[in-house]
Amino acid sequence: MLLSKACVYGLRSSLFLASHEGDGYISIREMSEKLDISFHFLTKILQQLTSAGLMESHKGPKGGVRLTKSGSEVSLFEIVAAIDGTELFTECALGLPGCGVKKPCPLHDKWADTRDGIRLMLEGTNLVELAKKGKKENLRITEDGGFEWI
Amino acid sequence: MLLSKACVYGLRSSLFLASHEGDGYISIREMSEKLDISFHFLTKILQQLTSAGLMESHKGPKGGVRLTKSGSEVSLFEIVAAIDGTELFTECALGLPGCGVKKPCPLHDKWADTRDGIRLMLEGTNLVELAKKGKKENLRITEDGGFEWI
DNA sequence: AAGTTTTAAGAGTATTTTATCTTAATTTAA
DNA sequence: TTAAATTAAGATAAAATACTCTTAAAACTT
Repeated sequence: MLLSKACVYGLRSSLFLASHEGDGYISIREMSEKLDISFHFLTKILQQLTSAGLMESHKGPKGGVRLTKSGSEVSLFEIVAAIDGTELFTECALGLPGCGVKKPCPLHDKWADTRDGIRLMLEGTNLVELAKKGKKENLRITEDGGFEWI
Repeated sequence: MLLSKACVYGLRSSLFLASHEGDGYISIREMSEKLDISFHFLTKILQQLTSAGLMESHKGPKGGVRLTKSGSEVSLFEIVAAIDGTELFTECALGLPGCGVKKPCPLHDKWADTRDGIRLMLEGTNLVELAKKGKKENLRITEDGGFEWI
């Protein structure tokens, strides 16, 4: 799998938040139910995004989480980097530590290009863009399609 | 990680075999030592490649494994598909089962392109090509660089 | 101030991946 | 025909990932 489950859940909930921009804090419980993600697991994932500075949280009634900046300024890359780290974008396809221009493996050049393709796609896509597309075309971000864009 | 450890080891040993084309069966013990991979683990990985038809094995003294066809006809994609499966090349970036043209997620189009980039790179690269490059430019396929192309 | 709602944090469990160990089966060679 | 070399296969162990549960801390409401 390219991205960990935690990362995928992080992306889905980030899209959720981007589609609720201006609605203040959204409770994790609500998101976990609408996105069909284990509440406690999602809590931990969002804690990572919060400590990475991408979200801010608030305790108590009317608490929850929200994006710290506009979703149009948050790229998918930022979410992925905060949860799965950037190893995917620097690592060697053959798993050799320190593989790079100076000390490459036979696959380095080709893989570096491919890897950059993934990175550029993620960097060039922001949350609001996807949320708008999802809403406009009524696309799903949950398995059962139970999620409704608002 | 893009590829599992097993897959990476499978690729490294496939490159080894491609650089030994025509030398008959190569013992797994020898490969495990030269590539610094756990012998038993490598054995299981090569069993997968054997049952996938990419390699053939022979027991007893002078036994080992060898490629069933010329390494120039074996793409990296075939090795990856035999060990990690093709899920990576069909799966949804948001982890939604059945995501595709008919029932896409908001990221589907962009990810499908990126995914194809990975696939094309792997399909367009064969074992001998890499082994030759590795030998010519003296590139490493082990962590410590202890491996020597012959 | 008390009770309720909510996130935070840590411990615990389950599953998958990675790796090891042991025994069996096969093949060669003396 | 016996011994040694080698892959095959199954059981076990360790580590990483994916979740779950419990308790604590904070903030709002009355």
